[in-house]
Amino acid sequence: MNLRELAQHLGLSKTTVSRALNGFSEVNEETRLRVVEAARRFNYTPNVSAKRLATGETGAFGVVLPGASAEMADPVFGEFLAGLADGAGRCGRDLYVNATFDGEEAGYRRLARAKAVDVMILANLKVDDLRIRLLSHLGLQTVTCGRTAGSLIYPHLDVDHEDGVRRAVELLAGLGHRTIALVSGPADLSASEQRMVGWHAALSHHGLAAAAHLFTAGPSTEGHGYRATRTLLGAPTPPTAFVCASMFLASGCCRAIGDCGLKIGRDVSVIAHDDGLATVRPEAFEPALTTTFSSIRAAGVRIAELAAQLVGGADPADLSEVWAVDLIFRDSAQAPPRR
Amino acid sequence: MNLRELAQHLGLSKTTVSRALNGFSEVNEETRLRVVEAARRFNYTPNVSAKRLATGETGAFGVVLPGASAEMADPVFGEFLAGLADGAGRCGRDLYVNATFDGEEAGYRRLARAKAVDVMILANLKVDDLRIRLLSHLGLQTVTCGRTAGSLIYPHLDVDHEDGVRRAVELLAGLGHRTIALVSGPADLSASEQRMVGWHAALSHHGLAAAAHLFTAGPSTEGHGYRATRTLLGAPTPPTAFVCASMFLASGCCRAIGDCGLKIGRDVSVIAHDDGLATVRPEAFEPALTTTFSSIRAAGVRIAELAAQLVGGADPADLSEVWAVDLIFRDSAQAPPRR
DNA sequence: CATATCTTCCAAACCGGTTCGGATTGCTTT
DNA sequence: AAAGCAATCCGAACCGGTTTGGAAGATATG
Repeated sequence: MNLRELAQHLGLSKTTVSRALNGFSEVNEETRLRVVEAARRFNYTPNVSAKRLATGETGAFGVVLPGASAEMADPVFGEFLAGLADGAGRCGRDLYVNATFDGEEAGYRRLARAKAVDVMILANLKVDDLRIRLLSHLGLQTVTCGRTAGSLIYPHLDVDHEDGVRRAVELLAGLGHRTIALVSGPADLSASEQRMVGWHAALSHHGLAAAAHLFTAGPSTEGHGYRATRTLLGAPTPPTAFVCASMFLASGCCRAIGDCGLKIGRDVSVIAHDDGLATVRPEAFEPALTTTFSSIRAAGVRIAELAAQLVGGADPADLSEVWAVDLIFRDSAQAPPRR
Repeated sequence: MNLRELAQHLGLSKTTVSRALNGFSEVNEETRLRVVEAARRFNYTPNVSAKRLATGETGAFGVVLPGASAEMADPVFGEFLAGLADGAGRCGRDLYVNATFDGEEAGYRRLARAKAVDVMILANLKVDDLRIRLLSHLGLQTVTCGRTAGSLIYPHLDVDHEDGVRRAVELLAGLGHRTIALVSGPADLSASEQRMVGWHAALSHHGLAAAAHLFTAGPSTEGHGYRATRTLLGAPTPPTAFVCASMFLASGCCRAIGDCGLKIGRDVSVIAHDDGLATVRPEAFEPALTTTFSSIRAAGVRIAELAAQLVGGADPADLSEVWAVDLIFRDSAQAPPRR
């Protein structure tokens, strides 16, 4: 059932039917109801390809997966993508996922030339992310998850990782900890840099040293969290508290602490950032983990909404948000042992 | 730059240019080279929307994410999706990801009516999966990752989980284990059923009992692996060997074994199924895990290829594959302790 | 009553490709 | 020389929507 057939059935023109369905004002209310009713009855859905060609809008948001990278194996990214798809669905859009064997840049160029998407979504922003410049050069509208220091203005949603770590460190310092380590994710990520800034700021605010050996960066995995923590605990002056950038790092961190014969809470404190994944819940830890929390899925949903507004002609300068994190007290952060 | 402009530049008709670029025989070789060269020089890429409208093919494969589910938080699914997108890219297709707040079925119906995709991809097949019937009823071509017992013929790629578990159990039985537990994923999954069949078959082949309390099913997470293993080890006759359906279950299983004061390999043996995720590698375990291996990413790539062949008119009956798993010996499976 | 305005609808053009049905040219056949 | 044929190319129709620029009739205004 296409538009022409539907119009014939109704004894109307394609024009009127199209306008009735798209909510234009210049069609009689009675007629509109007839049209809408008939569309429902005949199970009519506009052909997306035709709609796209006619409007120039594709109705899709694009995501490029870097081919070789293990990004998709990162459940946080997966959850973000789910949120994105969810939010896109609510706005009547879809997600166009393009994984390129020939490099991420080629993927963007191809999507741009083929006019395959309305907006590109960028996640896991690097400290100085070249992709932003590339996309703006290609004339592709972009919304990012995360932000960089650069001068370009682009719609983005970011979680305030700097403040999250700052508050975590201040909580620990307030409890009496003097040696506080930061177990962070990949060093080239903008979020990691933000965390380091927050860590430095909170430490210096309390007159504590931000010794270089107390900061580690690496993949956001259980394995790296374990190794980093083992190394840190083996140092001459081991930290009494750990701030972990993700629940996976925290898993490894906790395992390492246990393997060293220490007890979390009593001997060593841990605060982790929780992205709200259903599979790794802070309450399931023993003891339950104190966390900074921000739902990455909700961020994905919201970014899709921002992208839809961008397509709708909203001013890009108005489409940025920075979300505060929640600091949730549980049992893994306690006063350090007397010595 | 569109087709008309390109044709004008070349002094040719749209028809000829289109045919030259699409490799039709009725265009002079010399002309074709001129056209291809010009297309490259002017950076011409056909508008996907127009192409789709004209051909009726959408150039995209569809994936529907069940809205409420935590499927995307499952890194295995994420890696599968990455493989899918990768394979689709190689075939010049893209992935259309639709997450629906109003239920998975509504998502399929919408994509079908809007003719938004050429082929639907289904993963995580249930034992009796209603989606297959729905899609065939909607007239949507489908390729699945996994297979069910039903009578419908549909192109699929499946990993031979039954044989994987059978060989794992036979290895353990051959080493002398008499009590072998199966720590499996969600019970409603077809793969889980296959595993149970393999477990039963191998046990009975060795004259061993497949006691009901030695089989557990649940979410494929570290947490569930831990809890299940704790329960199993607390039983009157605890197993001396565990077969885990995923690396995450195995992580929890190993942690539980350690927490019970047992040593993997010496006291208890473990074999896990490894989907080849970069973040949880069997070599990183202590001791290194013996595994059955099959790359889920490669499966995704291949499924995209099968989907492309299906669009190309291949006979659905010829498009099914079952992949054997590799059994890789490491250190976590040893003879049981003397008693 | 003539004119202006509003409401409601439509025919036709357009988006950018693909493809059907010739048309033209040059080369073999008979 | 006429007919047959292959190689090349083109005009126009088509895919299924949206949108422009009226047109017809009803209502308001002077």
